[in-house]
Amino acid sequence: MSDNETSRSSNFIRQIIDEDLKTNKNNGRVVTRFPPEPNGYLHIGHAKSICLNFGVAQDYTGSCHLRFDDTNPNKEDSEFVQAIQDDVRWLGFDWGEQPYFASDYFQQLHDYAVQLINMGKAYVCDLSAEEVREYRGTLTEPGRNSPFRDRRVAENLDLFARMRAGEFENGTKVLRAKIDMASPNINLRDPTIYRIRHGVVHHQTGAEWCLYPMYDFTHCLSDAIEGITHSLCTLEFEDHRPLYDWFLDTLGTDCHPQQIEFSRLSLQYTLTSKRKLTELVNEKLVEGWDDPRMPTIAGMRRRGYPPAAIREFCHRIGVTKSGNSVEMGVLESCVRDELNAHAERRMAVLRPLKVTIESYPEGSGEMLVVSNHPQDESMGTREIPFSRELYIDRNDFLEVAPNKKFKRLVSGGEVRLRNAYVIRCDEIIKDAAGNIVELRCSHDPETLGAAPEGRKVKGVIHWVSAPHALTAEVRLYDRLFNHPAPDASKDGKNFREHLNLESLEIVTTCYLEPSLEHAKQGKVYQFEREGYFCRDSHSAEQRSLIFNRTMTLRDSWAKIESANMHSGVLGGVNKHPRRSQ
RNA sequence: UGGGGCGUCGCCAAGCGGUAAGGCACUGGGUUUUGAUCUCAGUAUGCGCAGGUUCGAAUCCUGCCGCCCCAGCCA
Repeated sequence: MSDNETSRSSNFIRQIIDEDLKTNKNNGRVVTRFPPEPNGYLHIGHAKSICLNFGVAQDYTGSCHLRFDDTNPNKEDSEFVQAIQDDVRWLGFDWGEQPYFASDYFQQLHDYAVQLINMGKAYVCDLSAEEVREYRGTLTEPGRNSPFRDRRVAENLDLFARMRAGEFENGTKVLRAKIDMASPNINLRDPTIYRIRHGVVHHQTGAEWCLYPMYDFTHCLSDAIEGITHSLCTLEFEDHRPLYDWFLDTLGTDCHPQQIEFSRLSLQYTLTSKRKLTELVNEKLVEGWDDPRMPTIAGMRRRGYPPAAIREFCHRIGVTKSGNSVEMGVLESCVRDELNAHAERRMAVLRPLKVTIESYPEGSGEMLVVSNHPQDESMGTREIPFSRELYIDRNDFLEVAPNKKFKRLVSGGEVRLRNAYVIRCDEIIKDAAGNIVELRCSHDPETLGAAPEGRKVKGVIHWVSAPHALTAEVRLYDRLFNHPAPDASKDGKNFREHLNLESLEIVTTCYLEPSLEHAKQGKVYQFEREGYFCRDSHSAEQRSLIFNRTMTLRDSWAKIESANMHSGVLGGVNKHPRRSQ
């Protein structure tokens, strides 16, 4: 991580920490934690939390624990435990010696529960789930005490021991904290802290327990056990803070971390709901958790987003308590900035149109030395073959220029071949149906690395040498949803109805310059004038060459063009206008 | 209509009583063998609304309005 990436952001949480440090509140220590439940893959919303928690720890020379909040074995899986670690590491963060697991504390948690019972602050309740709900009251009416609320301590102790011993069926009994059934805060109306779960194998503890603690009880105590100083979570837990404090105060733990809430990220045109992302995966609406269209960290990795771009994004959006809805453009800008600076340039033709340079001697060719980055010499050079037969992109040729601004190749016109010669289109070859199948051109041999004499050629287009070209499949991605808030649209539609059916376009016959033959999976290149692409990390081994488009280039021409189309100034020139994702 | 939050430019977001930072987006100019990059300039007499306190208010007070979250044996 670069230096300028750290130590610069400030937000209300850092202000609180600054104040705590000033008053020596935790003896100058800063310990945070990132506590995912291993029931799915991490997404961009988690990235915000990861950057916040690990970033704070880094900048205050503290530490950040990666702790799995694994108290619900019904939904969790070790596949997720592994994936989460891979993702956090890839994002660039280090959790030190080992990850933590809430399940490591099951025995301690159990003992704390017994302590609560002994204090008369918890009781075993025989009400069914439905009865518990009825007794809880509503938002505007207080709840009623459970008939089991006043069981004697000895009886509670006995019952709880037998719950643990497996004597009772699922759902027949729970352990509840005895707080206040009339509290205006529903979370304080004797919340359940332990439930019975027979017959599930926990990914960490196996079949050791048939009793599992609930989040509110587990989280604060896990934080206290680990000596966390600042427990950062999202806004929906604000109502739970009194409970967080109640358990720690009641049990008198030595350590009492401070819970601070911030608003969760909402990114337009996508989802950050783990439940819904799971649905997309399980119902095969996408290829998997790492589908390049997914807002998951694994998906963005496969797509080619650099980790530094994601960190920069998290920095740019900030941390506050206000509701937000961040535009995709911010993420895209971060990805482009990072890739523009670090991606090597290459040439690739996505929609090939054959070009023959008739003035170029038949059977000959030459190697041109071109730079890998126009602004960064340290990235070196490479050689690309030039020959008599080339491919250019169909979108770079038009028989007649639609307007004075068009500066690509037209019949009888000239254009610069990027890194090579200026050519002129002399003849158009069409098939029986009238489709253009080839261009016959001539080149100006004096224009290699030199401006043409006596005229100016404005356009520059990319190309590849036909006999040397590599054939590849290219996958073009667009946004997964066509509604800015697929999750919360007011039109009554389910988020699945907002899926963009054109989010993936596969172009099967693309031609690449030869240097791309051994492109490493995941390394992102800029295909000049097309965008950023990386070799797919799944299929690169078994299939030939498959590239994912990470991101388009900013395209002010497409913008002008679509504006013109809407105002009727010119017809459709580009059948495939570039669109940012 | 209970409780907890939030409202500063199209979207994020600084600001913490001294006269509205910055980023993204957008618009216009320059450079350019990527219509990319880079670069210059422009964009809130206004901070949800209405009162009040003050020499001075986005910042303090009062009252409204709007939006979000909470009734899992999920986290």
